[in-house]
Amino acid sequence: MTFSEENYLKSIYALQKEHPKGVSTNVLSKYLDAKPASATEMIKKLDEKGLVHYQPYQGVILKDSGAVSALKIIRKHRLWETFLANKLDFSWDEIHDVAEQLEHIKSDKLIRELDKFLGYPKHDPHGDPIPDEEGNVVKMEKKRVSQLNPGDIGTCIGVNDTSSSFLQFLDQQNIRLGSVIHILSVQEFDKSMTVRIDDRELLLSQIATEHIYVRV
Amino acid sequence: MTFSEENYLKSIYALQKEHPKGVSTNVLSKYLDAKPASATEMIKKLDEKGLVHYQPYQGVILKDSGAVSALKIIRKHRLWETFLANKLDFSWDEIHDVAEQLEHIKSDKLIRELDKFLGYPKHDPHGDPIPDEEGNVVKMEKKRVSQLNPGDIGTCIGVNDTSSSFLQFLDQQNIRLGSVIHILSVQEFDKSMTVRIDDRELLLSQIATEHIYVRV
DNA sequence: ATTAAAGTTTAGGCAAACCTAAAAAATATA
DNA sequence: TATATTTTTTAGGTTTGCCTAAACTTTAAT
Repeated sequence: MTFSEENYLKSIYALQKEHPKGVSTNVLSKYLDAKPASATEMIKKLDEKGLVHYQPYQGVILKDSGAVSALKIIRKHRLWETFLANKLDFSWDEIHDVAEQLEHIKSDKLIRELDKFLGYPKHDPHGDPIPDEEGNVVKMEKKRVSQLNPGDIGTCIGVNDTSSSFLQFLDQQNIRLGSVIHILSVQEFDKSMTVRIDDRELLLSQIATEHIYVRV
Repeated sequence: MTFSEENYLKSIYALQKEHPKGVSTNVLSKYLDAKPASATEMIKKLDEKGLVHYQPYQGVILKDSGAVSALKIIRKHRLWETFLANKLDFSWDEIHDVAEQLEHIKSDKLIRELDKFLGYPKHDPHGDPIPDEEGNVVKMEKKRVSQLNPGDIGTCIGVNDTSSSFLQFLDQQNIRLGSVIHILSVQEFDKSMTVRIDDRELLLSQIATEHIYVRV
């Protein structure tokens, strides 16, 4: 499988969550920073190889074999991200581009050994699950903080709003990926929540709790 | 620089030791398992980029800029080999092919961090010196086992033959970097040597003694 | 329902890196 | 020295993956 085929499969896999009835040529090409004509071409090639189901003008869906291939690449990507973040001094925003290259290295042994070296991690530094060798993924339940109840505990795995004002707010409050959030109480009238993070209690507005994703 | 350009530069660098007055198209293409016509094409391209000096029918030589580029790739190759052998459970004969892929990953930070992670190693698992960031290599005085005499003692620092059959042989005989080799006797008729390594006596053929480098 | 806009495909090109086959140059041999 | 052999280059072709521009579908809007 070529570098490019791998990138298309991985992209289709990622886009399928948002486009379950078919990933359009346009969406796919924008995601990959290519022209629609190029996407059409590659989709047809992957269809001939039996990795995707494609009907002209109707978008593309992964077949089982294609999904397994995609998950193997995702496994590699996430293991390399874990390596870069945990063993080398890479920060959160630097790991993606390098992992994007490393994921295409072809060696089953390398990935098995890397997995062992990292201690068989279940999640990458972003909190996404790492598929096993057969491509099985532990479905992670991703919830908004607003969906939790008093007594629940969640680990921050992402946000829904990338505006700088929101990210600055998170920074000020010391809320980051991996932060463990204990739900203490919910105000009835405005749905604001009192939570504990790192032994500090703070109040989150409903708007805030709806924009923070946690793994429970 | 493309994957292929990097491979050609690295190969020319390696072949220049044996062919100091110019690496021929034929030699280069055989080394890279390609056809002479392909080599000619690439050599012309590298010449246009100012990385090599090329005169038709006279072979090719690296310019300074080409040598620096080659040494940067060699640095990456050797650091990755060190990683595979020291941090993951790769044996001597398995590391080359994977490092051949990893050496093309483009990220200065990755190599700096990898170097740090490995503890700034001076030599790779084969005993070859690892160039620094500017491409400087420490030349080391090394002898072949075949150049030693009975009574001499050498410490294994590298090999001359990276074929997997040879590396497997070394593995089986428990000969590795740092192994101390005592020369016991030399057979007159076939130049084979009886040596002691780790309290075991064994017989090395002339071919073997010529492919093992030691520091005396 | 018809037209306009948006999205998709087809057709034809381009660059990289490989190839084969034939021509040209260098080297070896009689 | 003349010829034969080997080596190298040139010329033209292939595949992969990208592109633009034009044609064709689908969807949205009047």
